Amino acid sequence: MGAPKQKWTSEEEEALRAGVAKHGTGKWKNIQKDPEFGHCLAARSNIDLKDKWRNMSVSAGQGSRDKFRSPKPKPAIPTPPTPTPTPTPSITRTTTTTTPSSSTPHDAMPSTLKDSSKSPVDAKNPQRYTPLIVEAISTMKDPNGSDISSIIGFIEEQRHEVPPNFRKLLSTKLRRLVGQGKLEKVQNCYKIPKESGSGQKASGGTTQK
Amino acid sequence: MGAPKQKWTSEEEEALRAGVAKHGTGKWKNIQKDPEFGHCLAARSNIDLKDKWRNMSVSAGQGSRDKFRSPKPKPAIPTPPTPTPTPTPSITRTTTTTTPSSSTPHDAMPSTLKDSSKSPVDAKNPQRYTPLIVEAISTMKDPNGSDISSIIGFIEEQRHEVPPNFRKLLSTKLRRLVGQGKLEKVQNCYKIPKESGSGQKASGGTTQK
DNA sequence: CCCTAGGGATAGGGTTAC
DNA sequence: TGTAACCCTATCCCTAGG
Repeated sequence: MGAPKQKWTSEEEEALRAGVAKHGTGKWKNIQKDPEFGHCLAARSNIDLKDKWRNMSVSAGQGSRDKFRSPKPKPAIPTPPTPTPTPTPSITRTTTTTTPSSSTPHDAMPSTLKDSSKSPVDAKNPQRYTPLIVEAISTMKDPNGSDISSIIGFIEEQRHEVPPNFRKLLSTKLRRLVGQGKLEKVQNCYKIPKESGSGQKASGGTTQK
Repeated sequence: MGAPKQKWTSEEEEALRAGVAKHGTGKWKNIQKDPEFGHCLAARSNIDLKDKWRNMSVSAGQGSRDKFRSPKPKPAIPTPPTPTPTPTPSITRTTTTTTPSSSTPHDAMPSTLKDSSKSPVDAKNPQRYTPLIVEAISTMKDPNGSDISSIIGFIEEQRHEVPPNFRKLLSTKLRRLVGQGKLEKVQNCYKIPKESGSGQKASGGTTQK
C-alpha cells in the first residue's frame, strides 16, 4: 500500500538513455533538469535515474550465459547498456584504431561532435585524471619520477585542453593516488610503484603508535 | 575505475579521532600534516577529514541499534567508534591519572544525551521521521509551510527526545522527501502537496542553482 | 590564495514488493 | 526465486565566507 511501485515506461527509459548520451553517466541531476528530457522524467528523482540506469546495465550485461562465476570479483558494471531499439544512426564510424591516449573504454565524453582539435580535460571529474597521469609518467619513464610540472606539460602536449586551475586539481589527485599506493612520491616526483594493482593500501611500514 | 569510493579503514578513523583529540575540530589541515597521523591519512585531504568527521558524528550518538528491525549486518566497522566520548563529567576523580577520555578541547559536538523520559527519536532509522514530519506540518497548518526550526520545535514539544544532531538529520530527510514529491519546498518552508500519495513525484520546478 | 563549513550530488550496499 | 524499484549511508564535489 505504501509503495505503489512506479514502473518505468518506454518513454522514460528512452529519455534516460538520451540524457546519458548527452550529459554522460553520473550527471543525473543535469539530465533530470534538462528541459529536453525533463518533462519525461519529471516523476523521477535524480536518484531514481541512477538506480534505473544501474538496473538497465545489469539487465543488459546478463544476456549471455556468462553468469557470475569468476572467483575474482571484477567490476560489476562493465557494460553500459546500449540496446537502443531506436535506430541510433551510428555515423558509419570507421573503426579507426585511435591512439589509446585517453581511451576511457566506457562513458565516453559526448563532446557533441564538435570539431575540437583538443579533447578538454573535464575539470569536474578528477577521477578521469588517473589514466592521463599514469600515461604521462609511464611514457616519460624518468627513473627519478616526474614532478607535477612535467606531468602538466606532458598532458598539455598530448593536446588536452586543461582548465586554469589544473595544477591544483592535479596536485590533489596526485596526493590521493599516492595515498592509495597507486603512485609513489619521492621528493617532489611521482613514480609508478612496481606493485600496483592490488587493492592494498599504502601501508608501507605503518609505524603504528 | 581506480577509486570510485575510498572507504575509510579503521586505522584511518582512529587516526582521525586521535587527531581531533590532539588538535581539536576544525583543524583538519593540521591533523593531516601532523607527522603523528599523517602517514595514516596521506590518502585523505583536509576536506576528506572534515567530511568524515561530519559523517562519524551523524552516525554516532545513538546506540539504539538492534530492535526487531533489520538486523543489518555491518562487519565494515570492526572498531566501534567513539567519536564523542562525551568526556566523563569528572565527578569524583579519584584514581585515574591518565584520563584516557580525550576531552576534546573545543569540540563542537554537544553531549546532551541524558536519560530520556521522552520517547527518543531513533536517529538510526530516518525512515521513522516521515510520520513525525508529516504530523508536524499537518498540525501546524501554516499556509506558507513550516520551516525546519518550526518542525524541530514541534517534534520536541511532542515529547520526543531528539538527538543532538537532529537538525542535520532532519534536513537530510526533508530534502529527500521533497525530492520524492512527498513534501513541497517553498523558500525555506515545507508543505504537504495536495497530490501526495498518488505516486506524483518530484514535480520539478525547483529552480535550484 | 588557503582553509573551513555546509549544502548538494553520486556510488554502492541493502531491502522490499511483485 | 529473481528482479525492478526503492531506501539509506558513505563518500565526493562545489561554493560561500573568513
